Amino acid sequence: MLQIQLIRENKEFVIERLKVKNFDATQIIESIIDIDAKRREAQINADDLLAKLNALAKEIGDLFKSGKQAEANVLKEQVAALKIQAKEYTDKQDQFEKEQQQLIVQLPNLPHISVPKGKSADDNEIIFSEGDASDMADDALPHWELASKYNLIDFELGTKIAGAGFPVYTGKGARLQRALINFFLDEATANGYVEVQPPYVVNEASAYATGQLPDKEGQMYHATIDNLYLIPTAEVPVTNIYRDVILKNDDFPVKNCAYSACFRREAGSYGKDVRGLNRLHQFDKVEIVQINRQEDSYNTLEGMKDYVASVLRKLELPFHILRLCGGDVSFTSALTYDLEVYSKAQRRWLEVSSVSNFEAFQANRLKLRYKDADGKTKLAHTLNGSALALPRIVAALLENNQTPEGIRIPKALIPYTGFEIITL
RNA sequence: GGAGAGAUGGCCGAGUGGUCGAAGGCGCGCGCUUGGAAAGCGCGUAAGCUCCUAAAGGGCUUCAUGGGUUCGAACCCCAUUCUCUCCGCCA
Repeated sequence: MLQIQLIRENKEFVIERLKVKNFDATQIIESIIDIDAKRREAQINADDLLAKLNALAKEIGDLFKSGKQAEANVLKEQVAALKIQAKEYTDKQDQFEKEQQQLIVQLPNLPHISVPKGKSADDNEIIFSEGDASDMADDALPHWELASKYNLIDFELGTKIAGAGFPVYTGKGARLQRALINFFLDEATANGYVEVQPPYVVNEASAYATGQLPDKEGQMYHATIDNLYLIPTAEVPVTNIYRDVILKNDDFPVKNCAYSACFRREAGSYGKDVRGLNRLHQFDKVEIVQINRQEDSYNTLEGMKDYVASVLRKLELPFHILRLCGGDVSFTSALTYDLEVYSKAQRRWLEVSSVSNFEAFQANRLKLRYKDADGKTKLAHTLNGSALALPRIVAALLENNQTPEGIRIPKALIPYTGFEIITL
């Protein structure tokens, strides 16, 4: 959520920046500023009347105490009329506040100055590439065929138990999952991230604070009896640790990592995008979250991006890094890097991580603040990224490492799997 | 699931109709003291909105949340949420 002062004081700037996200904010912002003026006017009137009422109440109390009942009763008459007036203004104030809030939440975050213009994923900027992203021979198998050939994943069994998109990992497939989770957590911990194990369900307040509600309600599984939502990512519970918190200036940087299962309804997905492990309703992910001072957040973002790249390097996967264009960067993000690995049998790039700086956009809803060196209270900047999401990593590992002898495990992972190769 | 108790500032905790944005303590900050530290002493220490060009200062709101009673509510009434204790069930 953008801050009202920013909108009020830099109207043209906000409109210009949002054009990069292909969002025409002119109308909404005009309305917001109009309502803002009315809201403040109502508050001035309401505050004035309430101040009078408070003073009268005090006076009446004093009169009663000194036994001047008659005079007190005269004042009581005055109070009645003032109360009605005051109520009028406070109601107006509440109403305008709500209207204003409703409009402000429709505005996306301002994109960072480095975000390229563009309409869709095709306009994203490739800023870095590494590794051999050549295609495999035509007879190379896609991961879903490898998974069944080597008995690693049973998609049909998952369909029987829960439904499509809920795979069952078996034997070395299950072991590979566990190995990756532990490997990712160990890497993150070695890089200073403090591990947390959050709940896999969140209440309404938490889902609202990180922006899943109200707009993405249909994307989450909802346990209606208890009004809890299954988390679509560990970002939600982990970030909510810091809801309504005022950090000290020397608490920074806050670094957390968390493994969780992630649940997404993915309503409306279809075709080759959902084949095999490409898109699931339940998947595993290690998430990294950082909170930092406003002036430090872009250094932090670079560090997180480089960290994720270092993990992909250890897995010996070819990858590239995209700077998302205005049309592809998410509603809440100011700047996002996507990291994609090349899956050589499918012959396509798969997004395995998205690293974003939300600046103060999330913090404003979270009410996550800090006292800076001068003792001033400011909104903190929040950042997060996947490090990493498992399914597409597994897809690329299986496809890229297939050999006539079996599927080779990258060196860094062998201590975790306990085997070097997956054979028939 | 049944019965009971409770929710107050960063934390503990007092407060049952006005003198309460809230005693006292802890913590934190600044200063005095000290060779240095600890102890001790003194002062300060909530957030949001708003008025004011800014600072200084003022006003309003906030004692779980939402309503109500009253001239006046942390305190009385109603509803909701959450927490704890005991019983039951249970990994």
